[in-house]
Amino acid sequence: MNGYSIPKATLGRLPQYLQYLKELSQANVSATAIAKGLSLGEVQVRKDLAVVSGAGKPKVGYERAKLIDDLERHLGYEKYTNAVLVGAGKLGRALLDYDGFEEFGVKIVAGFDCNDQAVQLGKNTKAILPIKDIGTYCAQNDVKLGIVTVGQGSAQDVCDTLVASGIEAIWNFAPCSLKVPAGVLLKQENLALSLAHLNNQISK
Amino acid sequence: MNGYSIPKATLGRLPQYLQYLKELSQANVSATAIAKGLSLGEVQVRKDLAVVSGAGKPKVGYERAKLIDDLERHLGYEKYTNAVLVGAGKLGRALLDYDGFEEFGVKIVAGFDCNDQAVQLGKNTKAILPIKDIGTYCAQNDVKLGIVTVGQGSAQDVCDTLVASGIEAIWNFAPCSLKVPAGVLLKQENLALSLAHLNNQISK
DNA sequence: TCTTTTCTGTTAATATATTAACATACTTTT
DNA sequence: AAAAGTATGTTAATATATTAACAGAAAAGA
Repeated sequence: MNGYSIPKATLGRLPQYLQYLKELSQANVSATAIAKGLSLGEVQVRKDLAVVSGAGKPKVGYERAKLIDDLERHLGYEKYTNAVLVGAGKLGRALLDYDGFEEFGVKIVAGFDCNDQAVQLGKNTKAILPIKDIGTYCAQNDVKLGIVTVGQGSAQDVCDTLVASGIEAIWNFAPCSLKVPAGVLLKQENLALSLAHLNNQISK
Repeated sequence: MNGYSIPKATLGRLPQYLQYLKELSQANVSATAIAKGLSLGEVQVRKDLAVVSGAGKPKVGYERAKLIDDLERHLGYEKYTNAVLVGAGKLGRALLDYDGFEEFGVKIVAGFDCNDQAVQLGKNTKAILPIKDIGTYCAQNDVKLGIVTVGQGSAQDVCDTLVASGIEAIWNFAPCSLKVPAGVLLKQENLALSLAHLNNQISK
């Protein structure tokens, strides 16, 4: 009913296509192959691709590079976003060190922790700064996204701080529902629940 | 069309309800309140709850404890599953140390790494064992689930090893699609893609 | 050049999910 | 004890998503 938008179900599958395509090396890929590779219906794949990209060639398939390009554009990955991470526990530091995010348009520019002393990390040498500086830091570095990897107890506080710092979106790893004002996006990541869901399907 | 099963869309929301309910402390909760708390339609909440649980009381709502119970049962959380984790990098160790999984029926009993020497961890004192022992370990400890937190290069190898060890399900954090035989469940966790999806929605 | 094969892309049919509308039941208050 | 208010639960209407069926188009081979 929306003038022109991508169906929600389709949007949810786009990342899968993108990831799959990036693993391949051939120049052309057929919807049939993608469908088989991802265990989806081949008509569904074609429909999805039709939404984001141009036509494919019969007997040949789609041009892989162009498809990746179109997918990335539709997912908005070309637009770079600066992010900060709060909570330098093991998970937080794992994410800080992980360099796979930049590929998808997000750059974690700094970590913060309530622990006052600034720590320099090994591999990527991203500093961990005291949380009191977060407001000015975000303002100065055009930070739009905040990643929360603190415990449940302080998550809402951190969230509020981030919001006050002008953050537009929050990615929360703490196992609790955060409250954010209307204009702020919130993505809840609950690893335990993901796992639980998988557990549920085992030997069902 | 299925004799008697939970609608997929509903199943996907059950974890949300569960998480939300666990945060509360009151004895009774109304569907209206849940709907508001999770930004869902209140009719939808009622329909979902109707699938998994008994009736609620008008003017009062649902009995929170019973609801949690029913949700957990329907999600199969009461059935405990032993898991092993392969790849003791930062992310791997973060997951090993995280004690929130047990609450959802999954117990990570050991970590494995190609690094030969067994390491003892601090907090939860879970050992990290050499990967060559994984086969016998899994057999002896009734391990059904494998968590893969190694790099992209060795993910498929590790996956194959796990499958050979009799694992029934795999939770993969490596950013690549793994191939598993028909009987084995695979859940792909791609943190970068989650983040990308969020990034896409920013200032759209 | 013609036929066969393997893809695409569209249209129609089915299934699933969401939303809206309403009638009913339990508490509380007066 | 009656009335008001608040939730429930069901039925029907709408929207969305998936699947199936088919017609056309480029490449490959005869």
